[in-house]
Amino acid sequence: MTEYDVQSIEKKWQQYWKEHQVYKTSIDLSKPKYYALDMFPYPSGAGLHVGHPLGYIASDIVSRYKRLKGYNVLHPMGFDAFGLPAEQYAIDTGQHPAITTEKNIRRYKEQLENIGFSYDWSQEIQTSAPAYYRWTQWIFLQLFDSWYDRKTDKAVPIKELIDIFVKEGNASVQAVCDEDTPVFTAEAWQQMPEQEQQQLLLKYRLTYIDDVVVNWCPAMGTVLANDEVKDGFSERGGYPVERKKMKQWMMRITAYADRLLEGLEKIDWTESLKDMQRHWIGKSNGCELDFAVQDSDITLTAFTTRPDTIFGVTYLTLAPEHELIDALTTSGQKNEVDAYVQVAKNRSERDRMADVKTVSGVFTGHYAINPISREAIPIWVADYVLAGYGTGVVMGVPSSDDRDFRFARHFGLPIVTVIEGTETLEDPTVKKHGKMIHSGFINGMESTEAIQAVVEKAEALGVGKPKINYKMRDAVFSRQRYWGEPVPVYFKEGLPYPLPETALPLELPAIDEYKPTESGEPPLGRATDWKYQNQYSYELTTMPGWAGSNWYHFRYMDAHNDEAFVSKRAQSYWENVDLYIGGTEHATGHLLYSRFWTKFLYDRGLVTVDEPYKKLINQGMIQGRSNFVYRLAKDGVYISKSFSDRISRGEDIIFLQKEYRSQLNRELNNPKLIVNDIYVDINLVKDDVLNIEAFKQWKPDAADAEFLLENGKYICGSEVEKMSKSKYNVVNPDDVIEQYGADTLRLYEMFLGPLEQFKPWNTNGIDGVFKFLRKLWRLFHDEAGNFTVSDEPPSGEALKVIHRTIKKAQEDIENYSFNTSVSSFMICVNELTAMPCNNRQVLTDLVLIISPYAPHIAEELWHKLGNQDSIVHAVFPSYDEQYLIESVYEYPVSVNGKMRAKMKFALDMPKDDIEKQVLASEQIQKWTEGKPPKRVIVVPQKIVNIVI
RNA sequence: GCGGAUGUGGCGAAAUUGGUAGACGCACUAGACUUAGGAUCUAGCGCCGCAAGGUGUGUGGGUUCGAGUCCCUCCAUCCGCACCA
Repeated sequence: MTEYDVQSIEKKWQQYWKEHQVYKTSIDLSKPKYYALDMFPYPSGAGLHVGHPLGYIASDIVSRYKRLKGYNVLHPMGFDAFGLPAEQYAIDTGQHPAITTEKNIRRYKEQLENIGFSYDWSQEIQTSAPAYYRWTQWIFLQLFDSWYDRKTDKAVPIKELIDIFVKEGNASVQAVCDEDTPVFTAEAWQQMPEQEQQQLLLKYRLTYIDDVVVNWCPAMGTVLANDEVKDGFSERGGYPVERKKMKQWMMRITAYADRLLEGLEKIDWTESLKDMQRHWIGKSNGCELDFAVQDSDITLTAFTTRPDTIFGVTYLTLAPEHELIDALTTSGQKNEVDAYVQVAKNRSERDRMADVKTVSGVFTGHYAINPISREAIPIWVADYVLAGYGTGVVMGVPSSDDRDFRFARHFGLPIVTVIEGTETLEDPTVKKHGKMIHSGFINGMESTEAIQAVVEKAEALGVGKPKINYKMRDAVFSRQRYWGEPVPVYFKEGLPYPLPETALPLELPAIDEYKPTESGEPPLGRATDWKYQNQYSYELTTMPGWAGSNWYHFRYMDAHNDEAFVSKRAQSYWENVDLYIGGTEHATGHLLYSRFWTKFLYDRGLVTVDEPYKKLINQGMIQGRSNFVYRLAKDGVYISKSFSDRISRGEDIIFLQKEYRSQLNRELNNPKLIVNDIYVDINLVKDDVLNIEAFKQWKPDAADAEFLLENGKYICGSEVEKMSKSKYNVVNPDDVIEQYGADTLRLYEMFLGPLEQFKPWNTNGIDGVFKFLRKLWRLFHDEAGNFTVSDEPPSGEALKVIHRTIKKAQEDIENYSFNTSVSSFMICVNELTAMPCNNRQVLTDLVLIISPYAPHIAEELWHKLGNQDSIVHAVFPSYDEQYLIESVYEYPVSVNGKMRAKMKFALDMPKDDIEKQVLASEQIQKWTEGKPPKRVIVVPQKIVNIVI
């Protein structure tokens, strides 16, 4: 082998690593641990594209680096194998989703192996494997078996709750539970029939069944979690979603709202991601105030964060879904209110969001009494009030809330200003804090002070109390789907009971079809004998996609354990993830739920950490670049880009008519120009020029089509967007590897720019990276291609170069700045080539520091250098400061801040001497025109600045 | 509307505490070697200018001997949230 033969080198070492199990990891108490994790992929039918490995490459570089630094590194990979596409495919073809999934996983693994990752495949997991989901079910049972005690602020076994009930009822219990939980005594509890007891316990359990309004997606036949719905459409598939009340399994994540919030302080995530979670949790501190309704015994409770503005309340508003609306409507207003409520209810979530600006509402005819000022205010119904947040009742303060302001102005309701300085303003809501006015006993107080005073007063009068609200809801945990984890419960007299642990895993039954049943039940309704002990029905829904990924970070530590979800020993050694890399799209889904489950497991003493991921990096997506062809709708003629551009600019069609005559020898058929943009496979396009022959073969119905060219070429349109099969813009890493090799792909993806940044895939610079590897190879080989390194002592210059690069490589990896590292390798190789230097010690260091990025070529050179064992077991070289210190330094000299000259000085020369020497220089005299300087600033090793 | 970011050559991008802006790579130009080259090597390459020089990090201002970097204003783009009381 004389030249750098990528393919054989890479295949050889991938084979070697596999055979020697080089990356197999086990607990080693003699070494510090490091856990680097990637967000595992869902194995889709389209295979990996070049965007997927971006984060994987980064974490692989860190893993390899940490190994060389003496850490025991856990770097696993697995598959998020439950999911909709496989199920959809099953519905369409009748093939069991497990088969599709298995096939896709095999392809993914093959692709991953081609890139040369240092995964320990012995710890691979698949969430759809019964041996795995057995433990997902087991954790579900632990949640079912727990309640949240506010006194100790942690999850506790339900048995302890029962003990309390037996002894003292529930009056003293401070638990997170359903709002409608009644108070009962020990006696009452003891006399309750078992069924009623179970019913009550469900109100406390951390997983429970409830009738809730859910996001129902009719097209998919399932419910979706809030974070799976975007703008009224499903995140996956983009189908419309409606609100519907259904019986569902729920996760009481709200119990952890505060701890999920506080925990953010101690983890190293980006501020923007933490903010997303904070907003999602949406904690707001405020109070509830009771408004008595005039001529009625009804009291309406409103939630507010600004009780200080109580004297500015001029009306009360209810959500259209509020259950007391009927009782609160006078006969005179009944028709109007009914009509309004009807319209508001029928409006889809999406419509309601679409026109936020439109003000609408209706007066009920009743009045309420302000609990503090005792004034009577009208009660309205308006759809800007949400039933799901707070109490569904809002106290309208037009002078300090802009929605209330808009509403009041629209309906001519009075506006009372309560903040000093807002009285004369056109829009008083712009100033939200200040001294209180027109506000009775709180006049003159600052808002913050007034808030406190009003709450105290309300409490004293018995008309209010402090209250904390969260936007976050309990998570819906049911999916009306087949391809997910079965819920490990059975039903007896309508109530759920947990399966005993010995019955786990509860495996998915075989069914003949994967669609919902005719009666609208989930697919599991088709299973025969889907019963516990042949008599009690199992649950028909399955768990959502995120169930398995909530805790997978623990399973990798001990993937084959069938005694526990993870052994204590393994978990306490590996603790949690040191570096987690993945996309930002999971901000309020996976990343939140996973924290929730980890905290729960911690509470129950099952793990030793209460956060799953210490450090999180969100890698930016690599987007694709799609190409389009433009087809005239009626004529069927494909027109080149500039024609389409002119049509879309609305220019006249004479130009097109002319092209028709000259190129096609006929007139335009259809003067109404409708242009269809059609995606075209990017492999048929080079530099936006379409290969027409290839296109005709690819799209048979275009075989006889005519093309209108510009300058003899057909130019395609382009757009940067997400890579997807349907856009024909997917770049397969295998193709890149075939052409350039895995090392080039790895280096190039890092070289492309900062990891966090979004960027389109383009191969413009990939040659440069490839050339770099070839130059590296040539450093070790003479012109005949023979391996040759010298054992002469290295030159000082070479040592400087290599030590500088070692330092840079180390710092860059530790700062996750991979792109600049690649540049510094290039500089290093260029300089060593120019010297030239083929010293063994220098080259050995070079190979080592490059090895995390380009492991294949590094391994090859490592062995050529005479090493027997894999480079993985080597030690990262350390740099020596003495080689980095220059003895002479070139100072830029500036006059009045303007760079004028460069002068060399000995590094250890005192500042005064430098100053003297500079001022004595003839050249500088010229610049300063001989004037004596006001100041001379010498910044050691930076600059000399003369101010005149 | 609110929150978070980001604006630097033809392009991807660098730039420790404020200290020679544009490292490195691509593209481009010229040259060398070659039967050839989509190979390799050498040199050049922000903009204006023959040059000296001037000018230059989205806009306008400020602090400083000195600002891509710090402070204020505005503009643009991207992401997230969105009637949350």
